[in-house]
Amino acid sequence: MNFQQLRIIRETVRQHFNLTEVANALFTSQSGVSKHIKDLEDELGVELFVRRGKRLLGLTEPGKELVLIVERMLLDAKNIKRLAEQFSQRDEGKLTIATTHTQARYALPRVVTRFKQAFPKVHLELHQVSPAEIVDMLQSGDADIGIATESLEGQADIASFPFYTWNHAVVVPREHPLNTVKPLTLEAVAEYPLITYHEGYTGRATIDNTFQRAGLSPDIVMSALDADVIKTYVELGLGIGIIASMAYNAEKDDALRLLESSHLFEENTTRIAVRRGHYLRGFGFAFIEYCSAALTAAVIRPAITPGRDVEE
Amino acid sequence: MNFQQLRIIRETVRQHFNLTEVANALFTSQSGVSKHIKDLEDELGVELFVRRGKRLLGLTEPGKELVLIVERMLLDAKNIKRLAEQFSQRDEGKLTIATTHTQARYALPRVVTRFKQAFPKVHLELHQVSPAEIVDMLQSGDADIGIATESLEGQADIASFPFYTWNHAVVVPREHPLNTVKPLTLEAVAEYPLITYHEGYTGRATIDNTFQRAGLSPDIVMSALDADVIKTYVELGLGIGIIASMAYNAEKDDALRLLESSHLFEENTTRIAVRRGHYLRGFGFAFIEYCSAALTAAVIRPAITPGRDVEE
DNA sequence: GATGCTTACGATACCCGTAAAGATA
DNA sequence: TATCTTTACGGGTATCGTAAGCATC
Repeated sequence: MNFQQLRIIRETVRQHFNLTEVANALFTSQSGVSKHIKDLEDELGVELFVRRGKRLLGLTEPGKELVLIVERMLLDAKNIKRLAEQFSQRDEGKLTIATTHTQARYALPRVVTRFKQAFPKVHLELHQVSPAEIVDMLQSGDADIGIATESLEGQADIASFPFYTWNHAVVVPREHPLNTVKPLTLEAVAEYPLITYHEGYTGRATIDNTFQRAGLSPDIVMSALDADVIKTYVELGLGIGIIASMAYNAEKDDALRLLESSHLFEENTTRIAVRRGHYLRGFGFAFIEYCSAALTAAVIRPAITPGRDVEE
Repeated sequence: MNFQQLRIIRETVRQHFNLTEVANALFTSQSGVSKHIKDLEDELGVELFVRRGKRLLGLTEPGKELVLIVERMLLDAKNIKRLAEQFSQRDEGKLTIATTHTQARYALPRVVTRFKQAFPKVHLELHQVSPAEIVDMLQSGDADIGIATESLEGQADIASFPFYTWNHAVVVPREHPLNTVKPLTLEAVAEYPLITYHEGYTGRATIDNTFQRAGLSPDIVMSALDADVIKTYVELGLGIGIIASMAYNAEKDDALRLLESSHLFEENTTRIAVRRGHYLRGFGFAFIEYCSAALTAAVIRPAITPGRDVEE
């Protein structure tokens, strides 16, 4: 058993059992891939893959269990490398953040600014993806830290921590009947065509729940991934918008008005997530602490360090 | 990085940084050991060992952290092998139990009998060692299951479960003044020279606590590792004994009398322990269930499977 | 002087990639 | 037929063990 075999097993699952793709992904020959799989199966005395003739179709029962362990081992192998870098180049390296447009645009700028000042030699990669992809990136090890309002809770292998809370708010064109409705009501809002976030983005679920609980079915005429797009179409008069309130800038969004809406929608909590068992560099802990001063390494580390849980 | 290097790192710590011993333990040459260490340090760009000249003295800071990860990886490597065996030879293999004399002699016979009947092809190894050594064997992977009354609780990396509870009791020669003291009191017991278990064995701590709380300092004239030895010397008249009550057999121990003592000493709980992250074979779960019907695989597995703990 | 670590060097085994053959869709 | 996997084979490399050299105790 060697690491190349383990990498091949993992990659075979990721590439949906196409060994040619596996070879490409790992920059090696497919004959070698084929042989490595065979060798490992021989050594273990178990078939790991379900085959029809020569084609691989999926994992056998032992294969499934084995992949779980293999993933953990390769995660640890990567941890060793990060651990070594942590000591050989304390404040150098790469930090990969997976986050959504909303966070990248409105919550993280101050954090990133401070971080770059403190760690000028660290290459910061901000990946702007969907919440579901954030989870994927954390699980595959492609991202060190994930930040989003959705999807991060309820994953057993991912630890998440509250970053900050915020509310949705209604934006309307400068001249709009709703400007005079005070206090604003859900019923009033639901009478106009709505533009808001895609499903799965930036608290969209919260918005849907709010209307549903009120027995309203608003006409959502358009959905977008980010507030900038939403605001653009609200300005064009296609409807009124529901966006995260921090996405409104009184000066720059002069053509729009943000209506006081905190009584209408429930609070959202944006969370910071790290895969359990992922070795975080010192500057990774620093980044999280810059997000929220309460989230020190002393808080984060126990939650992501394996083999440290309590009794029974 | 390869597995041989990882094995060498682990073994170097175990062999107290004597590379010659490491080579012997791993059945390889010490030149290879030396080179592997150097190669890994070069690859990682970090010194893992503290050196004085050519001698290795200990682990550096990164070395300490690395060893933790390495241990986990090698544990997983072994888990893969056990997992494969589980499927290739479902009811064959080896099960290693580390336990104390008392358990091996009085609690386990019925379990072992039943186990051998159900799994005739499994080679059962009963290692009779001290409680502290049980912990070592579990941690090093040399034992699959540990059973003892002492030492198994409070280890973060070991999960333990209650097996059964029992009491200490006083044994005296057939003709002895204490036979007529009813109910028996601690004060009466403390007036005679005592023979009982060594410290760290079979609830000795419980016995000491009991006397101390009563303000008594009995004269323990002799201590032994097991009840058979204790009973022998009680028979010879060297003192009265305090043993686990299940170690008394009315027929075979005809020369002795067991005095009702359950009101004197607090209950002891013998526990079954498995290292967290250790892959237990199907027959391993069966063995535990034969010990106590409440300890099914459904109970044990979640407690020893990593990466399955709850949120935050 | 005995023990222990490193370096040098030759033999071996392993790993990789090319190429050809066979299987599947 | 095009795609994919397996098997065969040769070249290259890494690993291992012996032996010699050197440091530590």
